[in-house]
Amino acid sequence: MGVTIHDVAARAGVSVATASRALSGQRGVRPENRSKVLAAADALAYQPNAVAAALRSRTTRSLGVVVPRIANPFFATLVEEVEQRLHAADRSLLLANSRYDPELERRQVGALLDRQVDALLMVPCHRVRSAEVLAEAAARVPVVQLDLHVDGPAASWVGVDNAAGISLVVEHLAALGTRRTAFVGAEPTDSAAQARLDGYRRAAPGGADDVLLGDFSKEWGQRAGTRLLDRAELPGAIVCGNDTIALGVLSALAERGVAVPDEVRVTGFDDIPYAALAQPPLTTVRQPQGAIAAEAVRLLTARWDGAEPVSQRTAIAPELVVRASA
Amino acid sequence: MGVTIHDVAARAGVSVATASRALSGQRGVRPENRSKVLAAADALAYQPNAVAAALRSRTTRSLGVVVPRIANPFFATLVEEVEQRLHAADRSLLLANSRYDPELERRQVGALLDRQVDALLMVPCHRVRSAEVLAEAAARVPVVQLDLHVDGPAASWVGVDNAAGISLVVEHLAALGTRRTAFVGAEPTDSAAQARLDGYRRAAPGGADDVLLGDFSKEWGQRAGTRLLDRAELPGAIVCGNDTIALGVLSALAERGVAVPDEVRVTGFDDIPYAALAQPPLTTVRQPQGAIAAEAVRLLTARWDGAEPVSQRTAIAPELVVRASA
DNA sequence: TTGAAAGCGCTAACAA
DNA sequence: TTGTTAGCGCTTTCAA
Repeated sequence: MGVTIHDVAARAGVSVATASRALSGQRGVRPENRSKVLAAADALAYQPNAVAAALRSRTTRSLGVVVPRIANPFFATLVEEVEQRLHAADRSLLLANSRYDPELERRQVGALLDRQVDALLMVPCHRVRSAEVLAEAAARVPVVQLDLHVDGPAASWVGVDNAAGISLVVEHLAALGTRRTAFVGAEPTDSAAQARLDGYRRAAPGGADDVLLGDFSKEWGQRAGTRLLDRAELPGAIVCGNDTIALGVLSALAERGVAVPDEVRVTGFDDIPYAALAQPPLTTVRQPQGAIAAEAVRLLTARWDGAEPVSQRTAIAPELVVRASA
Repeated sequence: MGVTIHDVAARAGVSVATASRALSGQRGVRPENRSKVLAAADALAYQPNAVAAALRSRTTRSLGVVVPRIANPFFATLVEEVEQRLHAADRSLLLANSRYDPELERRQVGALLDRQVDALLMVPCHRVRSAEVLAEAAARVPVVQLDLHVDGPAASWVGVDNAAGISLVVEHLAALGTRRTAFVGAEPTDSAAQARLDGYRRAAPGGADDVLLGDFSKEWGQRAGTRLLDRAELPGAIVCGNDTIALGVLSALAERGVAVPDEVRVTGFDDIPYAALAQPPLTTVRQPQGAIAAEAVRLLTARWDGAEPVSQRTAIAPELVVRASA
C-alpha cells in the first residue's frame, strides 16, 4: 500500500510509461528494461491498483453473475465452474442473488453495471419480468443468459435442452413398461419449468393430464407426493421437474412406507450431488454444468476479443443417469 | 456510458462538487439544488461510475470472499447470508474459490487485494498453510475468518463452537442409552475437523478410540461406513464429522440393508438442506449460518466505521436437531 | 523503443 | 452553502 508504478519506474530508472508496458507484458520494451522493471516491482513488493487501471483503460476485468439463489447447489456448481474459468483468465467475479425477485434482480444488475463489470452472466429469475432489465443491461455490456432465459431474443443463452431431457426420462420409463405416469413440476414462471412441462406433455404416453404444478422446492415435492398417495391409485412413475422436488417426493413416500421403485418409480432432473445419495439413489437427468459454463465464458471471451454481438441460443444435450429409483 | 456527473451538474445548473454532494446524500446542499440535481440525474439516466469514485475516495465498497468450494451448500448458504447483508449496505461481493489449495488461495487473495476490496471474509482452507497469506492480507485490510480459522491469532474469527456441538451429540446418544460409539471424521487439516475430533475425544464415553479419519466427503463416508460394517460388531452409533460424511455412511448402510436407527444410530453436523431429506432424516447439529454471517459483517462494518482492529474469536452456540436417524 | 503529458470520472480540500 | 481545483494511479496517445 503506497508503492505505485512511479516508485517502480524510478527504481528501475525508466519512465512510468515503460514501467506500465513492461508490467502489462506489452511488446515493444527492451528486454533489459523489462527485467529491470520486473526486478524493481519485485523488490518493492509492488501491488498494482486494479481500480486505477480500470478507470483509465475502461475495462475492469470483472464480470457480474446474477443467480436466483447461490445456496441452490445447481447454481453454486455453475458459478464454481464459471469462477474457475474466469480466474484462469485473470478476471474476477462479482456475485449477486436475485432471490427470485425481479425487482431485486433489477437493483442487483444496476449495482453491477455501476461497478463497470465487463459483462454479465445472468440466470433471469422470471420469463417475462426479467426481460426489461436484461435488455437494458445488454445495451451496455455483453450479456449471456445461463440455464434460464427470458421470452424473446434479448440476449444469448446457454443451457440444457430441457425438453430432450424429459424425453429421455419418459422413454426410459416406457422401456421399463411403466403404464401411467404423473408429473410433479413447477409453475412455468421460468423457462426451464416451461420447457420441462412442455417436454413432458409432448413426450408422455396417453393423456399426460396427470400434472401437478408448484415450485422447485422439496416442500412442494413432499406435498405433491402426499397428494398423489391420497388418491385411489398410485401412478407407475412420478416424473419430477427437478431433483429437489424428487427428494421431497421420496421422503413423502418413505414416510408412508411406499417402496421405490417397486410400487412407484421416481425420477428427478439436474443430478445435484445429493441425488446419488438419496435412498434409493435417484434416476435423473444430468446437466453438463461444466460445458454450460465453458460455453458461456467462451461466448463472452469472444465478445471481449471483438466478436460481433450475435444473440444465439445454445442448448446442450443432457444425459440420463439411471440409478435405483427408476 | 457517456453521461457523467459533469452533464448532470450542467443540466442542474450547479457545479460538479454540488452535484456530487447531492448524489451521495451529503448534507450541506440546499434542498432546492438537491432536487434539481436528482431530477437532472434522473432525466439523463445518469449511472455513476463506481470505479472513478473508488479511485478517488480510496474505498471500493466491495468485499472479497474466499471459500474452499462454493458448490458446498454449507459455504453457499454462508455466502448467501453475507451477500444479502452486504447488498443491504450497498456493497458488492467478489467471490473466489480456493479449492482447498493454499497456493490458489494465495493467488485469489492477491487478486482481491489488487482490486482494492475494503475487506476480506475468508474460510482459510488450511490450519497452518493459510496463516501466512491471512496475516499478509490482514496487514492491508480488515479480515475476518469464517467457519474455519488458522492456528494463531492472525485475524478475527466467527464460527460455531464445534466441540460444544459434538458434545450435544454425544450427550444425546448417551441419554438414548447408546453404549459404544464410533467417530467418522476428517483429518484435522482445518480447524473444524480438529475441534470436532477433540470434542469427540473429550466427550465420548469410555476409550473413544474408535476413530476413523478421512475427509469431509460422501465418498469417505461410504468407505468408512463399509469398513465399520466389515467388523465383527457394529457400534451403537456412528458420530460423523459432518452431514456429507453422514449421508455417505447412510448410503453404505442402506446398501447392506442395515436399519437406522434400529441397528445403528447415525449423526451428522451442519444441518445442510439435504440432512432433513435423508432416509431416515438425519439427526445433526445446526450451524447458525445467519448468525455467523451477521456477526462477521457486523465486525467488518464496525471496522469501516472506525473501530479498533481487535482480533477476537466468536464461537456461536450450535443447536442439536433431533430427527429419526438417532 | 522510450518519455512527456493528458486524462479516465469522480471526490475532497480549500477558498469564497 | 457553493465552486474551483487538484489529484486518486494508471494507461495511452503522441512525438521524439
